Amino acid sequence: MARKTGSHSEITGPKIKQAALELFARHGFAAVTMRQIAARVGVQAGAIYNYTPDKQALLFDLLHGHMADLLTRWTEEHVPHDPVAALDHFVAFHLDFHIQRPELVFISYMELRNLTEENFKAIEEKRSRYEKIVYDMILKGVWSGDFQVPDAKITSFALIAMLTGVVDWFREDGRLSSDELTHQYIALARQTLGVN
Amino acid sequence: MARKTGSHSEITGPKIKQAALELFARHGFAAVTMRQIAARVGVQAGAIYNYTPDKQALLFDLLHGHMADLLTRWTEEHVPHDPVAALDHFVAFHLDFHIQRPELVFISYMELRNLTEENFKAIEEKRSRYEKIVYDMILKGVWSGDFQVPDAKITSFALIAMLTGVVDWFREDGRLSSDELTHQYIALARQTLGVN
DNA sequence: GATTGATCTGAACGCTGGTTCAGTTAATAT
DNA sequence: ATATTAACTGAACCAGCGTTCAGATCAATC
Repeated sequence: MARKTGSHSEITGPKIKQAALELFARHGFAAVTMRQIAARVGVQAGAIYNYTPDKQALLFDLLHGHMADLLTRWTEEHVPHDPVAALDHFVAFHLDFHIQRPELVFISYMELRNLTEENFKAIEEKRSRYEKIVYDMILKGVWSGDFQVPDAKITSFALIAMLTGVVDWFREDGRLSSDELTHQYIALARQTLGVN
Repeated sequence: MARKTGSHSEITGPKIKQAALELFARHGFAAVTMRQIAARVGVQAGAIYNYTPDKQALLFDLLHGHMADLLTRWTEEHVPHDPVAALDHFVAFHLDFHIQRPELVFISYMELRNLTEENFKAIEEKRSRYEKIVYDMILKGVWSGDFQVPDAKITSFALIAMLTGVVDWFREDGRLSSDELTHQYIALARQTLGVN
């Protein structure tokens, strides 16, 4: 080896991912060109292919990394046994995680159609795993009598939609701090789940 | 006039809009070609330009028509004065309207980025008008003491997100009929708004 | 300071995109 | 029958696409 392995690639690689993320989020996957991504990194389009086999892989890596990250982090959380405390914990976790990466959340919903079938299935599987976590959490609260909901499955979808929808309007420099936001949504989520 | 005005255009025009809608929803605006739309209508690509100045206008007409339709229909509704009854009425209206046009709902959220700035503003203005309707409805219930919410503005966003999210998973031939769905969501919405 | 190989350039490849338009078709009016 | 014209075809235009690759560059090694 003449040059330390990845001497520049350690910089350029992440820069490409970041540039792709920002551009995909702003203009949409299909509307973004490899040359635009390259220009943002300060490199020619051909250089990108040292880091990714093609444009599709660029998208998939972003989405897959996002879902893997979400699941891993939830695994690392210490979730209380009490259903209401667990709900509060989940709301805080979900809001915090999603607010910190609005672009990833956006393209993870938006660009699923632009994945190949195989890649789509891989993402879908992880998404289902996460939805099951929420569903199970709600079921536990219903069994214990802490929650009262019309339908656990519907409620799990409604809760996720309600929480994730925050990224559409929340701004760090807006009227609410993220702490206030979390408190408001904990109260709202409790009401939605019919906590006494 | 030698030929009755619009003898074919009365058929081809709507067909183009419908084909564009379906294809935009499935593959995304940027990924759909004029030739694909034309093929679906059974016509050559050039013929589309008898009905629309360009691809952008095709998208804008769909989104603008959708929002105009939404606002017009709500105006035509007879909304009860009682805040809780008004909420129930709104939930039923919103679900019904959105479930009936999942593709339009989808692209109205998805393809905003592909509008020119001018066209975007026109849609945004209508969207704000609708959000204000919900916000005002919640405020009235808060003033009357029928609703108890942590924050009226947040709750209005959360309610809309929760309801609109339904189009992501609801299927006419699924576990729930649209009537059952409506009843479940009316109950859920009441809980979310803290109805006693 | 010569060698090496990871990194990048710059130009090219074949292809497809939106859009245009001269010309064809066919339904109506006279 | 003929004239008229809305509706459409089919081919072309050119800009831009993702991707490839021979060669240039240059930091680390010997």
